[in-house]
Amino acid sequence: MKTDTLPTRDRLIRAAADLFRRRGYHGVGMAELLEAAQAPKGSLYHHFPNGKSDLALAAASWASDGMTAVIDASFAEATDFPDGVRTLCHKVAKFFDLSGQAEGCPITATLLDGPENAEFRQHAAGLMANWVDTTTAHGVRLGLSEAEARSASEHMLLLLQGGWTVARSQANSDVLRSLPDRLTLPH
Amino acid sequence: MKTDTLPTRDRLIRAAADLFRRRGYHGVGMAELLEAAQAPKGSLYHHFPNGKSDLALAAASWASDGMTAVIDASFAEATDFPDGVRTLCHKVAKFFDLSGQAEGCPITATLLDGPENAEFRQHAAGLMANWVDTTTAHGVRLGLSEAEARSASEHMLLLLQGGWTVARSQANSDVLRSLPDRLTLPH
DNA sequence: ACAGTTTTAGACCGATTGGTCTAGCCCTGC
DNA sequence: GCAGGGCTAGACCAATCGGTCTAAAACTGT
Repeated sequence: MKTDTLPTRDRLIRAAADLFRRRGYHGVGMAELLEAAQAPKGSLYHHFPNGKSDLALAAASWASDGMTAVIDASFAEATDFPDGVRTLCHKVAKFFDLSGQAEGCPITATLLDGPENAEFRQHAAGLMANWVDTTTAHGVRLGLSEAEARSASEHMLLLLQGGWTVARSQANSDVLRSLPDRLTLPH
Repeated sequence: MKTDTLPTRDRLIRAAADLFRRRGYHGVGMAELLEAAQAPKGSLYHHFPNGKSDLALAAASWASDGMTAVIDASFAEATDFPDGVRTLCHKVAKFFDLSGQAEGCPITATLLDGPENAEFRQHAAGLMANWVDTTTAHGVRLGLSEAEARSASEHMLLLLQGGWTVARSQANSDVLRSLPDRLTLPH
């Protein structure tokens, strides 16, 4: 799926993030994953001794960082909080379209579909908390009170979570673009 | 998982709905499923000639009907729309707790995690549209305009979708109970 | 040039996957 | 009481699952 000039470890993470996001943890087999990453089995178990589960944790973290970067980029150019929300939702919608209307939330698809495992669950919760914290910080920077900013951030990310799901079922990104209008935005 | 006085077909559907909802389509194997339903393999392929996928479609429809019934029950006793939303979210939260904080949205866990299949996707979209229609009807009955009711219903179900996901990652139903406060409710 | 480490390569493994198929049980209507 | 369908029972299957392991290639510092 990507430039094969990248080190094997990174190719594995990227391929895993992409595939898990589309089909979920259990929906992706090692053969398919290694084929996509253009890597042999030995490399995977060298870089990720615990195999699939290690890789899933790493892939979720990597994808989550990507999302955090998109949040930062959206709010960096924003004049106020609602403006940032608008930009973010449209960016997410665009990525969704580029993926062929297949990708859901990178965290939940990878980790919550996985083994009924406390570690996975907590990792997912931690990453999602990061998103809230990041967004809240932007809200505060743009003049909101801490409480206002946190509440609005939580509300937006809940909608985004739902939006990803609904968009996937409809194979249509319109829901995602409609999200900003549904929020009563503090500014 | 349930009274074994039920006909085999129903036991299969119930077991499938429960398991898929917890671990997703690919996360559940036939052996486990048959064990839970206390049914032999032959019965499954008699009642559902296409096997797992047929069963998943039936299970999702059954679970979706259950949810529709909960929606109806919540709004039936409601004096206005916001009241119905409140009741519904609390009921969902209670079910979530009873399931051991494990169950997500019955539709998406069963169908969107499944094979990258147009039939599954469309079935999921159809069932979710039913929820919106049902809720919208209650809104209109309680005095809202069609447009108001539909918009509010969509917003609530998006939050519910997100709430299910977040609640699962946190193993805590508080998010679900907080949803009514996040909606700016028409009444 | 050589030794030592890191990374690649893929044959191989037992377990489990979803699915097929043949027998026969069981319940119905006669 | 017996004939015929609906349903159950589970042995059986090829394919795939995630994972282990040995051997050598590739890169490192000296």
